[in-house]
Amino acid sequence: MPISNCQGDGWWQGKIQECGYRLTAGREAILEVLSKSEGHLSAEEIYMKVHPRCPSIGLTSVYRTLELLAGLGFVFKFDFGDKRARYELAEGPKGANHHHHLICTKCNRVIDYTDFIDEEIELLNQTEKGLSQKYDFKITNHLIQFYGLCNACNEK
Amino acid sequence: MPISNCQGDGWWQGKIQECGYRLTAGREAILEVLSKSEGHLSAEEIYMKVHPRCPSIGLTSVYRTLELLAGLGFVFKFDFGDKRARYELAEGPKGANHHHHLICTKCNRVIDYTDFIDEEIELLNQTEKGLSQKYDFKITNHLIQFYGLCNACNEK
DNA sequence: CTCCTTTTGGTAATGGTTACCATTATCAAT
DNA sequence: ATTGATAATGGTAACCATTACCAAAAGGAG
Repeated sequence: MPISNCQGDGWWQGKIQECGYRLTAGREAILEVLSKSEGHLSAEEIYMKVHPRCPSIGLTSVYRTLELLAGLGFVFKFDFGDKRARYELAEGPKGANHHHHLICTKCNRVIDYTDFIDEEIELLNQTEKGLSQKYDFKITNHLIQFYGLCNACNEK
Repeated sequence: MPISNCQGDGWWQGKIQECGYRLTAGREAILEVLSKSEGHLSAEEIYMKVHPRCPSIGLTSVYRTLELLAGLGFVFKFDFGDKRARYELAEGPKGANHHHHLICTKCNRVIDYTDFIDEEIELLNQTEKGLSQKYDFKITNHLIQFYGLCNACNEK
């Protein structure tokens, strides 16, 4: 029973417009690319993928849109140690997709994992609560990453 | 009973040389600056602080040394969202000083905290063990950061 | 249609970091 | 000491992802 995604493709339309921004062709194309690609895309990779659908778009607009979406919390911006920023959609319409990263410091390979996520989130929530109070700091986000050597790099 | 630190200032000498590297004046000066400054220094800030003691040193050598030290695990390299990398000594001779960061996304202020560190480390160790096995990944390091608004920025 | 604001694309600039290379320092063996 | 091989250094130029800038285009309100 393949659940068609036809009408759901634009779940972000409302979100964007609620915030007082316009849902332009470029922005929609970028969101679509993000939602259909497995994460970790750089700005230029996104630009390349968006271009066929939206040939008039410029790299500048890609950066601008990504910054906008990151500011709204729709997109996370990561630094995996190669020089370019990496972007991924925060989560799908169901709120799923939450994961953390294993990063190889030799080859920059990135592995997503969802194991242990529940325990991590549980602890993080407690920690956030405590830190918020003690330091009068409004926490909106967190970052957890593990660094090391992937199996390929470790064998050398 | 002030414990003199005179002989301890060079606790890293052995470490560096054990790894087959020379303890040059520049490297020592950089390590000294790092150990005497409260963390979060950029390469250029380190360069400025090292310069009086070691006027001949070049910015290139600062970058080179920091990369070397980071590779050896003596120094952590962070990205706090301003464009420059930030460096801090991994830990003092006692192994103390371990902390995580609260980062304000408006003004880039960074707060170190050590609260909850024990629980975090406990969980992280478990997680690391599990992930190492499942993904055949040799974990050497981790990064935890919380993002949000500091009290000053939150009031606006 | 007209006014005003938002959004856009192209180009030039920015700036932290790195590549490069000739020079110098260091250590071991003679 | 002298040599020779290797490690380390400093200055400069290049790199390159990202941003600033600006004039043009698109969209909505009246």
